[in-house]
Amino acid sequence: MDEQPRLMHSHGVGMAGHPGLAQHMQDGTAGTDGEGRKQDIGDILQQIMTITDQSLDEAQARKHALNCHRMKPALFNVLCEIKEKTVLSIRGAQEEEPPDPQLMRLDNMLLAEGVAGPEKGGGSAAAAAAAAATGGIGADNSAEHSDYRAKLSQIRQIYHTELEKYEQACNEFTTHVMNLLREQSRTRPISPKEIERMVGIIHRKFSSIQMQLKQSTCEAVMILRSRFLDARRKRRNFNKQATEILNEYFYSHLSNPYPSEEAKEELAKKCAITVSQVSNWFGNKRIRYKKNIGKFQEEANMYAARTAVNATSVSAHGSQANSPSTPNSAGDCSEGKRSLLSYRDFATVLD
DNA sequence: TAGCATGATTGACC
DNA sequence: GGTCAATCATGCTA
Repeated sequence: MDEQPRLMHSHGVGMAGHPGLAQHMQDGTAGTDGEGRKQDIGDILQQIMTITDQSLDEAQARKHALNCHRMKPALFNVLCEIKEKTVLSIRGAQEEEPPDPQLMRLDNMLLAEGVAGPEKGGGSAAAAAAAAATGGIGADNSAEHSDYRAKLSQIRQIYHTELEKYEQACNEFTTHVMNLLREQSRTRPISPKEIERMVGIIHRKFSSIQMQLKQSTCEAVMILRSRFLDARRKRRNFNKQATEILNEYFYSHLSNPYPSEEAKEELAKKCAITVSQVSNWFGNKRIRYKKNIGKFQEEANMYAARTAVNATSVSAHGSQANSPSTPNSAGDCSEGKRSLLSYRDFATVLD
């Protein structure tokens, strides 16, 4: 069809003034009678238009008849040209699309959580980050931690299985459509560009399905993560030894139970808890002691006695009773902090 | 299971 | 930013 349009353009004859067909007909291959030719073309077009309404057998027979029709090469050329023009007109509309920001976000998140990309410890980094965010130290949380990793691993596995399925389905469907198009190209004009475009459409469709999968996976990870965080937020009583250490400090510094930052750090280390937990504990203890001194009296006496014994034994060794890490030692009430000693005194009186 | 104990959170205050 | 005070939520125990 390279030269046909140019050759027949000025004649203005043929199907809808199409030069290719006119050329073909003028070559003498399309009969001699103009009305008869028109009738022929009309018949062929009608058959093509209605071929899909017929049964498979009828359609096959019709296809064969059309393939053998004397007008077929001419019609084929014409349709090829129309197709070419159509493709040219729509080509601009489907240029390379920019990467979808939503998809990029999902990909980044799945990568960060260790779901997509190479396996990197089943998201232990995320679990550790979650632990750090809540101030936990992970002492007896290893079970939860491994549970988190196991569940994340499950999500990862499901994600990859589904992704593989989609990719396989996409490839199969693409191959199927390409075969169909190749088959159809025998009866209708289908250019390689059109096949390429069709493949692009299929891939875009499957990409949107993949995006849904990614979205669902992200949601699952978020839910898992929030559950993990919630679980860690659960209150756990400190162990007995930790409470002992904290109480010891509290009652030995009852006149000024405000540990310095260094003291808090040391206590946190000793008790295997965080500094903020130490602060919480002291905050709660001060208030509760102040509110109900009577109730704490026995406890106070016990720790006071214990401290006295310690002090005696320490002084026997020529040292001071106060811990070196307790700058706010007893009797130092000059920082504007209220002394709880007075509360104890009141309680003693009330007792 | 109710009631108490206790760690954590939150908002106000300095 | 640290603390207080109130409150919540959960653990523990009788």
